[in-house]
Amino acid sequence: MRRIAHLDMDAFYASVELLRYPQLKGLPVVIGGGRRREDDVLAKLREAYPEHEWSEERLHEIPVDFFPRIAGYTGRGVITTATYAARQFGIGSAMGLMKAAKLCPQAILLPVDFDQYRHFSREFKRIITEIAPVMENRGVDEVFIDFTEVPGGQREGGRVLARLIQKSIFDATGLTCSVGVAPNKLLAKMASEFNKPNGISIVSPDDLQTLIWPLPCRKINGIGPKAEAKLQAHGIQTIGDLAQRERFWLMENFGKSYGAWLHDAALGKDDRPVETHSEPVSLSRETTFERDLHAVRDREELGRIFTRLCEQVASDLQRKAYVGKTIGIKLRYDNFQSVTRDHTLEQHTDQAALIRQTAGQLLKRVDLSRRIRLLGVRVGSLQKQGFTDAPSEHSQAQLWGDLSATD
DNA sequence: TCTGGGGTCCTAGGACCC
DNA sequence: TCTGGGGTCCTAGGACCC
Repeated sequence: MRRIAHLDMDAFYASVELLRYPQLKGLPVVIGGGRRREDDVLAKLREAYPEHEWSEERLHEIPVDFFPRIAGYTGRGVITTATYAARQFGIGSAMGLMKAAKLCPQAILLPVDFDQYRHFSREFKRIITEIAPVMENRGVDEVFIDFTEVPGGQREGGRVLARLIQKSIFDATGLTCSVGVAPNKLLAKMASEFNKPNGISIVSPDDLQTLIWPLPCRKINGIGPKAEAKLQAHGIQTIGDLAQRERFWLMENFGKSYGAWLHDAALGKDDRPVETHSEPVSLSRETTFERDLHAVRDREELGRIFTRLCEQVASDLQRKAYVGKTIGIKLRYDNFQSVTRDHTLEQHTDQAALIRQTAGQLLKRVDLSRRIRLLGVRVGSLQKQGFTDAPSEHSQAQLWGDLSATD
């Protein structure tokens, strides 16, 4: 039988921060907000105590009182992760920081440090693949692992191997994770939530009715807030309720494809393989402004931001060696409504000037009379660099010239 | 006091082609 | 004068996930 594991790092960002600042253990800590230079704890520290030679090695000596509190936070940031101590106050990820400040003003607020998280992400994934090579990435802090062919992967339903991986990760990094093992990805993903933090749970097909069916439908990966509301409107609360419905009825009410998938999911059926490789489909950069901007009144500022986004996407493409030919823009208005426009070029590109020029044309096709809170630039239809029709450096240089002449 | 940033996949209509 | 039917690509929006 297939043995698939889902491994989920426990409060990953917050736990990585606690490795640097162990003095914060047990305290409510939230990570999030802007990435302004002045948010950096070490920078503040150097400023406040210039007589000390503060370095990365001495971060644990920073007194707790020194850390910034969330109270009085103003701005549009949201929480990326909260420690378990902070979650006691009802704080959770994606919550606005200003709301969190009300719930727990004494919580410590740390800025996000993606370089640090990426480092630990690579580290725990390296440890996993040394033990079990068939691993699928699901973002920085989650993976699927195929235990089926791993020696010992079937012992105690996978518990022995899960324990070995947990211990290896902890010994090397000091981080804990939760693991669920089941016959497929769908059930493994649910299982990894059963015993958090630092837990292991094994789900077998026999457990479907006792462990899975009592859960709310929302626990299925792929049922979000919209689908949940619609299911509830039909009197379907639990996965068990969903399993009682006829496949045909679900297909009529939720669409042929989604309905059939809902039915399979409720019965614990899922035969997707663990994918060890994937190619990106698109790359994008977007930013929410500190205050809403107006296309006319804030023309210059908007133009600078727009150009910077194009340059960032282009540099991302070049660094990762991709070229794309569908250029897209995204706007979010002050009422949170989003619009997108895109255009497919004749040839693939990774050049900021061409992206900027195309995106500029797209901008003319949206309503610019309303206030804007977010602007984004995307490049899709990607191909690996070197197998394409990308134009020469010469024509790109000409384009830059044209652009600066007209802009 | 509203609601980040980076993605994937699906749907649906229209253009265009054979 | 009377409207077929696939297939593919493009575009816009939206649901969902981490």
